[in-house]
Amino acid sequence: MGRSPCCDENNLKKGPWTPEEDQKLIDYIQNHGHGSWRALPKLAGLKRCGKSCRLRWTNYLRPDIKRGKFSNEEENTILHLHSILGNKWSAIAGHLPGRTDNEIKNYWNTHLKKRLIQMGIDPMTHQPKTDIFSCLPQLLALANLKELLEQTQLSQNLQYLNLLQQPVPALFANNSELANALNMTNFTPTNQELSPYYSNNFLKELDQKRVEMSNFFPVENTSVLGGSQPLQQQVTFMNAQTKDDCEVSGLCEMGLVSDKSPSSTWNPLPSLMDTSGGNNININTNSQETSSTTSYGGGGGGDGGAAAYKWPEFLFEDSFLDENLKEIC
DNA sequence: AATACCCGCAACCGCCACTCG
DNA sequence: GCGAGTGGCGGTTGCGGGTAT
Repeated sequence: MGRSPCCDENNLKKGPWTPEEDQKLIDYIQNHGHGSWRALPKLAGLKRCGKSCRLRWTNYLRPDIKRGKFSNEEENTILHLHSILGNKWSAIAGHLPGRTDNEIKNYWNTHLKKRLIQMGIDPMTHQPKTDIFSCLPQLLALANLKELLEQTQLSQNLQYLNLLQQPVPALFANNSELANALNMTNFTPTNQELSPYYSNNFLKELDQKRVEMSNFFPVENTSVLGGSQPLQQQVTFMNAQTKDDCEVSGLCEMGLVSDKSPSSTWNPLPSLMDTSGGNNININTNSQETSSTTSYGGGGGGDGGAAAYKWPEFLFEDSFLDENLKEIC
């Protein structure tokens, strides 16, 4: 409407009310009622705007105003009504006799809102928050847990990292089937030169992801070859059944395979994700197995029946997976 | 003891809805 | 139907007291 604020008029006082002003306002309203708020200040001898008088009366001077701390019942009422009405302070105040909308609003902003946030509840929706900041304490706890696991498994991880740092061609040395599955057009089993393999974009990215992955996860838990089967099953796929067979990859040095252990008895490494269903997080360390296990996604464990387990999409871009792994996964 | 910082609350501001001429 | 006047509401500000450094 373009109306100027009533307090813009000259000689009108702003700021805190003095006891004398309060008394003038009380006396006038008790004798005459407030009538027109706009006309009241002049009639009451106050140099205030009508709006200021109304606010002072309704929020502070009104005789039925209740002072003091909010009771538990009042708090619960506010919380309940706010979950229904939102920031409709006057409507909420209508259910709390003696409390003003301004007082309830202030109490909400200074106490209840903060308390809900600390409890991880969104003060606007009254639902548990799901954004990353509200989950920060849990994330920090998980980070600490990860650090603990890494410390306890450090030696094993370092051993496995040695494997991961072997040249990719060495891992694929006698495995033309896997190479074909990985769509390596230039794969030549007898060729020990690096260049033909690394000329393939997939292997380049594979190597890069392998390094990235080793920074984030206990390395023995990851299947860097990108197939649907855990790494040890893929190593089995290379026919590395004896110590001699696996020397090329360093598996025996790591203690991941014994001299006599046939491929079928290798304990498969746990996969990262169980795509067969379930969404619980299960962290399992089993000293009976060749390596400790950390599995995200329930079930699985380390029993070798890992066909339903996949992890690559956890680390690779979708487009990359679509391009290179659709035949495998 | 002095200063900085934090917090609670009273008061202000701007907008909106309603009433009335 | 329109516009001015008014009351009411919600968001924001800033002061003053309390607390920490």
